[in-house]
Amino acid sequence: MSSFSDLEELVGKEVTVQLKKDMTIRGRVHSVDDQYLNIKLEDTCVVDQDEYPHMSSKRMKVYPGSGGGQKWTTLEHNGVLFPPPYKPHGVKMLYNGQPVDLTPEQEEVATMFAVMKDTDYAGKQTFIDNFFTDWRKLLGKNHIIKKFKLCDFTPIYEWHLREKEKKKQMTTEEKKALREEKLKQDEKYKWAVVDDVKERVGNFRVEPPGLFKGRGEHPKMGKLKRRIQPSDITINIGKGAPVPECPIPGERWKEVKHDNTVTWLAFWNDPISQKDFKYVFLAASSSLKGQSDKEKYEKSRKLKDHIQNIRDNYTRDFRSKDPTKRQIAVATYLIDKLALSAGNEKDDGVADTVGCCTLKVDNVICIPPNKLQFDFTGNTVEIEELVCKAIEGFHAGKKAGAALFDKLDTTSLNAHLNDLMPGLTAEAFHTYNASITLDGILHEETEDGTLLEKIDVYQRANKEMARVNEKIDELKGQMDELKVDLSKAKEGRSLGNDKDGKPKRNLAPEAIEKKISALESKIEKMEMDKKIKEDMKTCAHVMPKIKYLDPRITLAWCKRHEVPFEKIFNKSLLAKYGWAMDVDPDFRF
DNA sequence: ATTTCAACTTAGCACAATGTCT
DNA sequence: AGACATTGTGCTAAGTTGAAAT
Repeated sequence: MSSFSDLEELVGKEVTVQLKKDMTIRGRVHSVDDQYLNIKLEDTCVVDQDEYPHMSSKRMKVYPGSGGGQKWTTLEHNGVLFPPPYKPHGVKMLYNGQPVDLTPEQEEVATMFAVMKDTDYAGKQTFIDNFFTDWRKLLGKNHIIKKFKLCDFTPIYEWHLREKEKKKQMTTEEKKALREEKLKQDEKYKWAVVDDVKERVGNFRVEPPGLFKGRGEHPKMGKLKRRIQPSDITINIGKGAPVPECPIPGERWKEVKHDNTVTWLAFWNDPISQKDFKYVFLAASSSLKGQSDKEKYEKSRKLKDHIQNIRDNYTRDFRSKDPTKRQIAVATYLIDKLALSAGNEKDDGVADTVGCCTLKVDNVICIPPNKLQFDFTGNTVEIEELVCKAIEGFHAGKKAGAALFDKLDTTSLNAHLNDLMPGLTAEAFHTYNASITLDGILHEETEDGTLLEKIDVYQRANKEMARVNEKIDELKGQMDELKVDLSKAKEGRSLGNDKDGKPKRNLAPEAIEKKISALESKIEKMEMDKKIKEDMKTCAHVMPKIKYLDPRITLAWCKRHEVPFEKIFNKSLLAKYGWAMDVDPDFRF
């Protein structure tokens, strides 16, 4: 069972469905109910009522692509590739000015920290504290290193710079040799054979040890992510297939499973968050991934038949008397119109980000009659007046930090979405809106072959915008500095030091004024440039959402206009979209 | 009914590869 | 050829969600 479009063909046919690892049922497909197969079971077929209490033993609903299903029949692969063991460099760091002896293990972690000197992390207290705590565990109680303040990692940092330089200085041949060496090593792990088809493996490399780099103000940043051993890793492989040999002598895998209801080839527990898993999956080009990608788009296409109804409904409920209904209506609207994510509750101990259900009253500011401002992005968006009113209402009587949607969580929101259309999720809205827009654009402007060229131009323009803005900001910064200099110079004071700490040349006020006017005209020119570019970004906003665009829309366009696929998609996207290549030229999303 | 788990998918960054200009 | 800009790729953190466990 693969995609929904195939389901109709199954009506009346005998099917065998694997529900979970060691449990299959057999029966005749009675009908197709939206995404479900209604299967009339054989008389001999008994469904364990304990395991499936909601299903009668005569009929069964099966949702393809979700829990009910075998993912493969045979699976062969070679396991995972471990990072090479640590090679000590022997460069001594200083403590209180004195060189210190470190064991290779201790040196490894010191080096992890040392090489991060020129990143933002190196200056963050949380990062330093977490690193130092974990490192001291390795140093032991009686080690002379006690205070971070007395540590000087520069000798190691400088060694790292020298190594980097050495690498840069390598000849093209040397670099090529190194690359080929690596390729040769990877070859063994790169492939898996799934149901007799050779498929690429995605991430066969085990994550190397390092200091945890969480995004945002992550409380665990800097903690030591320890080295993963074979005894940490669970392998999943076909029953008859040879179990990959453990590459480290004297060690063995934690466990070997033969579970064909999942797609992972291996996993280990994340050392930073023991309850989380790190999986090894097949690459995006594999048919398993392609299938689920296709299902995602098919689900979103279904939204087309429901969207009018859904929008009518939530628009009506903006003024509902029932506050829960009102919140659901507004939440659905935000997801639909602003592509807001669902927003799950998160554990303590991770950086805070927001989605729809985790919005706090202080995250959004209403600007009547029809604008909304988000504090985390600073963006202001236009919304419907009724929504603005409703959100104002949700604010009423709540303290800062209170949930905006107090009657809502992801579970109830998802349940509601499921009522609107089986299988509907927040993400489906994003996919639907992005894809239907692109579909519209590509069918609208067909007079000449320049449309995609336009898109290309737009895309470039969009990226350039960001840079122009940065440049303008930078110039303005320089301007401020010059103005300060000017006033100092006029008073005959010294200009002080520049940002590298070197003293500035003391210039005459006239010279500074000249500089300022030059800068002024430069900024002016840039602003002009920006304006021109702004005019061009009409349809640019669709392209960056590549993950939400059904590739069949673009591929069908290519076929209609005789544009080679390679012009539009790069190599990896072409591989990823293999499942969509045979699309009908007249395909409509 | 509510919480937790397991399995995926997506996001976002850093660096490598490639392209373009001088 | 070297410098700079752009694009591609790999890596891994983070978000989502159906199902299982309380």
